[in-house]
Amino acid sequence: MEGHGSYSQAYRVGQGAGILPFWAFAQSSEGHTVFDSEFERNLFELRRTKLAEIEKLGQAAYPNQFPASHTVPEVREKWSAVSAEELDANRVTVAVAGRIMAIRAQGKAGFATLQQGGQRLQIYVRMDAVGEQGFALYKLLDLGDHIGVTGYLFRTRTGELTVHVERLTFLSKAMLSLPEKYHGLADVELRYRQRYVDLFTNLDSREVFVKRAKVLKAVRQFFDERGYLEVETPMMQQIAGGAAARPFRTHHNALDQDLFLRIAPELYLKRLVVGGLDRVYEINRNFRNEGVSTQHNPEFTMLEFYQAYANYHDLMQITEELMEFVARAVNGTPVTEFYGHTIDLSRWQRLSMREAIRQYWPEEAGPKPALTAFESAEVLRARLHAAIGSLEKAAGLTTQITPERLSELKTIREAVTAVYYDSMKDAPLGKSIYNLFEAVAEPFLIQPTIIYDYPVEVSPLSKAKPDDPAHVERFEFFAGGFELGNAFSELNDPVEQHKRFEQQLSERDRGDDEAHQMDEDYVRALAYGLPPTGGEGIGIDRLTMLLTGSKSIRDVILFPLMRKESTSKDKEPEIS
RNA sequence: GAGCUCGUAGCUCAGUAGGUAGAGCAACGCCCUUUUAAGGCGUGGGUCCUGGGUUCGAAUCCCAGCGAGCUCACCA
Repeated sequence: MEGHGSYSQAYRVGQGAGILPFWAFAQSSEGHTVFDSEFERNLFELRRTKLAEIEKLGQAAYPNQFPASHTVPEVREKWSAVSAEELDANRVTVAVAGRIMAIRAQGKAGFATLQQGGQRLQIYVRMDAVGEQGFALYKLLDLGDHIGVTGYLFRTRTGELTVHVERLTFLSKAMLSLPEKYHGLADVELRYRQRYVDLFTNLDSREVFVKRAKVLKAVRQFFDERGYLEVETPMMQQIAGGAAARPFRTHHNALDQDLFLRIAPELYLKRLVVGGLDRVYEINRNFRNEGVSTQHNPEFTMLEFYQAYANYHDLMQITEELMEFVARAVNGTPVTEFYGHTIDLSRWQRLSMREAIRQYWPEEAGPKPALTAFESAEVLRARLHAAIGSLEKAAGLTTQITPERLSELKTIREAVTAVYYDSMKDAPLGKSIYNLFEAVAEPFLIQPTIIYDYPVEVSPLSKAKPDDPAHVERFEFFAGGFELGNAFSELNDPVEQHKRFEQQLSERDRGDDEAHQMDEDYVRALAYGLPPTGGEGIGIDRLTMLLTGSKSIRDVILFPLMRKESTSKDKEPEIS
């Protein structure tokens, strides 16, 4: 199996490798160890001698299994409502395993709390019940150890459901000390880098990822029930298409060929619709070589789905149904709390992009653009110029404006100014409109909103509106102030598609390195005939953020990308 | 890429007229057979992120670097 390769790799001691063989931990002098301190080194040594003592008691240091009768959550579910009297009358024996998260010894007895599956169960160990050997083992246990216990359920004086242990089985030792038990692991950086610690010390964090799994499951259920086929398309592509973004580059040695990590699966999924897979969806990673922020991780999970014979009106309907369905599956309600906002994913508003600009136009920017302003670059530019002036004037009236609003206005003014200057540099009108929308409206789209009818210039893969060639049948939808997804009636005219790609190439020449590349094979696929098709992409990470009340995308990604951790040893001269 | 803030014991945090560091948890020893942020007595643990500088003296002031968070830019 392929696994062997990575196994030996993980156990090689290499420069800068964070993974070390077990025996390296024992090296107490300098050299490569994961310990920065005497404290951890000493603790590790101490725990090793404890492990040896545990073995002397007849227990395996690293046994291979424990036959539990119940999980901790199962015990809690089954007996949390059962009274002390009933438990005494009908004695229930259970075997459960878990990690010790609290331990309190009291002479010849003691309590400990086992954690498993995100839930906790108290155990009570007394010498006269487990014997001297058993109690000797108990005294060798540390916070973080895994143990299995067999015993009967009872309730303590304070009424807590507890296992009265009759047999104690050692399962695995924590060789390092756990975070502070009351606050847990609070350091954000450590929580991301050492997610394994975060997950068992901060149960809220665990809950986020449980919900994330529910999001994925609900999405699959939704599409499976509607006759979609789940597919997987290439993540290494010769042309990184389907979106506007800078790709990561890589290289295949045997083929001596440069490849891109995909920025979207879109063009492959539509090839599948050409191939007769009328309804397909894919959930997988996209990679974009862009900045990192609370809303952007270089690799992120995207859902894309395509449906033949559907247009963007159908997709709006599906989107609203899907969002409500997923929210209910994850939280039991379409309502989610997101940083002071109550967001109801069963209630959507729909606005055209031009309406949205007018509706969210800040009053400090003067009169909102007339609908006709969106038809002429010159007229729009003049309106922008005036708006910038008004915004500057408003910024001067600091006494009449709250600091928050002032800061918002500053952001808006800077964005509008950027749109204005881009327009001076002959940016296409549609691009200005789109950027203007992002400047004045997007951050304020807290409640679920569909924004439809996008300018053709920013939508190289979408189909034009039959009665309005300047706009395409495309929408994006928003909640919590950020974009969740993007959908459109797919352009299926190969001649038109070829022309759009060429327009993108000229945008590239104008300096836009995120403009789309030419994909001749995709055009050929269209030439075989793509039925009228609607397609949509939804950011799973952002949806999860919304449904878990997480403000940073890193809180919903198990191992977000971090800069390489440098230790003092790394600073010594390197070979390069 | 820019601005702001932060980096002190394994963890959570104190610590400025600049005088070579403290608490709680965790650890170690002893006591305690219904505790639950158990308790009591005692002990150990720190290149104060790194490197320079100012100073008789730097965790503290200055500069540079590294890492992180937030905001912005880019984007989804």
